[in-house]
Amino acid sequence: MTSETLKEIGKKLNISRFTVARVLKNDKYVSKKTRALVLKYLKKTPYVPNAHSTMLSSGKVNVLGLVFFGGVSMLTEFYAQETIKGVSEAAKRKGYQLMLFTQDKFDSFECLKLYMSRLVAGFILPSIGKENFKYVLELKRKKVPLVLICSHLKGVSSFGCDNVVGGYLATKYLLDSGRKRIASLCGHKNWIDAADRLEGYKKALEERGKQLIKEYVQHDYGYDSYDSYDNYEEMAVKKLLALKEPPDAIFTANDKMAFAIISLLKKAGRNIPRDIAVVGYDNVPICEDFSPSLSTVAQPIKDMAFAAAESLIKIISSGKTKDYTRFFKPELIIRQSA
Amino acid sequence: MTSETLKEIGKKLNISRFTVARVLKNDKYVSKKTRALVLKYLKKTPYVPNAHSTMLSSGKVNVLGLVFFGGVSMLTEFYAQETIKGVSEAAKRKGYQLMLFTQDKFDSFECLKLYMSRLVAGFILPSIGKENFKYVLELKRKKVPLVLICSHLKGVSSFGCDNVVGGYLATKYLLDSGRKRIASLCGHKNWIDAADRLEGYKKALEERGKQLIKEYVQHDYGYDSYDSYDNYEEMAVKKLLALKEPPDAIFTANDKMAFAIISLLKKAGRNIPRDIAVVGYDNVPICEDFSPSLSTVAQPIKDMAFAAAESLIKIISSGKTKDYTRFFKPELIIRQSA
DNA sequence: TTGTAAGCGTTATCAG
DNA sequence: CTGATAACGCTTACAA
Repeated sequence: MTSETLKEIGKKLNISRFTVARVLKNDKYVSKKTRALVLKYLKKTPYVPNAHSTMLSSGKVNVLGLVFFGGVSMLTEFYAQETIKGVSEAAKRKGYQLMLFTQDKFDSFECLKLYMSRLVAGFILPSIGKENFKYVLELKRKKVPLVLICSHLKGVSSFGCDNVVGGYLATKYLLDSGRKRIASLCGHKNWIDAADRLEGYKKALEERGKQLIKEYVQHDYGYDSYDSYDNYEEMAVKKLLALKEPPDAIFTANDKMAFAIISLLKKAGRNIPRDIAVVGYDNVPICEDFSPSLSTVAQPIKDMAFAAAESLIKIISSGKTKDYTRFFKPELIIRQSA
Repeated sequence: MTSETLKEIGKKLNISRFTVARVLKNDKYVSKKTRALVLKYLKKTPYVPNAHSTMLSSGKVNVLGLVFFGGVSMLTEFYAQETIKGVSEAAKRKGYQLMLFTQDKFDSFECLKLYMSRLVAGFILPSIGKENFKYVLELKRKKVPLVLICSHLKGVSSFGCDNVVGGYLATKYLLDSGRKRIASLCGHKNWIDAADRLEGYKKALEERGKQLIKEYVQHDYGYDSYDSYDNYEEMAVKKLLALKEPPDAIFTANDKMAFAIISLLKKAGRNIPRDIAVVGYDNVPICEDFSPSLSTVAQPIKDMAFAAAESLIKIISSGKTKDYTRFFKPELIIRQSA
């Protein structure tokens, strides 16, 4: 079933399509009689305008593009789900539609083409890494409306959460609860969020006058930031436990790693949190039911995504690229694991 | 930056826009010289056609609609993520775009409007419950191309996984491994998949000549199928443990419930799997790292979604509503919890 | 108050 | 080979 066109409706009612359009627009220059005639007809046969026609003639596109990269598997990440939720809500509230794209690596040229084809009016780009900043700036230079989530780039509206503070909070808590030897699994070095979390970790140690012990900081040397070693956690745990002074606490840059190492530590006969405390990052839903339930740092990703989408809509509809950058605060959530 | 139009390009090169269009289409009726001229220009200034214009004049819409309902929170479900992955891949492979919609409850009228507006060429509808079948059929009657995932409706291309078999496999395994008193948490009674899983459970019991014990079957009496009681698992565990003969195994209709009850059972001093074995359903990623790691039934949701999207594309491009229904097989995955 | 004309950027068809 | 004409369905501005 496809909607009738204005022309067809007009023909049926023996008036011009423009008059029908006027009634639809609530234009006051329509006689009562004609208006009544049209409204009566529309009640029976709802009219739905052709969106492409509208976009073409008005030049306005009410579709937001949300781009995930790192392959479709990225969609399993908690932040991706929360991002979709926040963006969906904002879009719906403002009458925008959401188009979802997945790319293996961030492909700014593809984004540019999507924008030039007018399929989307702008982009929400979550978790752009440093290595892609130059491409984002290039898009911006080409006047493509865009906003960032979970990363911060000067000159582009960014909606991030302070990862340094997050890492600091987690580490400080571990220190406050009496832990002496705190290790960190901080993932791949190109992962900018993790680098900031590590910086917060360092800051907390420094504040207590504690020396940073190199062996306690376990990086992932996988191929690239989207593709870690399969057995990164396994290797890290092995190395840490083999140390002369193994850690009595571990802070991981995300919950997934935390679950993995808890599982491994248990197998190695360690009790969590008695022998080793663990704090994760993200607050994914399963934290609650895991055993021990996972202490972690929560980020308001959904709110960030909502704010980002709202701002993008403002940029699109105003045509001005004002900077709406806003930082959100992470929150430490204490459970059993630390 | 917005693409030049054919007209603009034509004007710059002193030829008509139609000739430019011909070069783009690789039409053979273009002189070598003209073609070279145009191609040279296009190399420098890539041309991207206006998608709305193309859709309007061609009448073809290369956008698939994927609709989730149960509110945005549904997006956190594992099946939603896998569905998005599968659909994304199929769409990309066939040159289609993906538009994502979230509705609180399935709203067939909104779907109809989206289709009539030509924003999307058809729909992929995951996990449609019985109560909505009539609306789906109504859409079909109105010639809206659509396919279903994770549910089966006669007359509509459906891509489901046999839940009866899944429930049967899980229960049979528990029986085979010596469990005598098997309970089931089967969620809300409007949840059709869970009802089938329960049927498989019953079938396995029956096959062994075992009586179905009513108290062992714990339903969720939450408000509706999308909104369970907050403390459903808690209540269920309490009731089961209070029985004169408490169960020595529990089969849950999804992994989430399994995690929750394992956590509760541990708190109540039970050892899993020694005292009580648990089998879940879904095989979400955390099954592996949970402790004990969770035995469960896996469904190839991503493959189902891929097949569904592919079929939808066939239906759209052929204009014929052939039935591509296909059933997938669940797989029992044994880990520590049972 | 209503109808007309022009334009949005394509595609398809026809004439030259 | 190339250009012109019409059509897709709507919006905006102008004329009656």
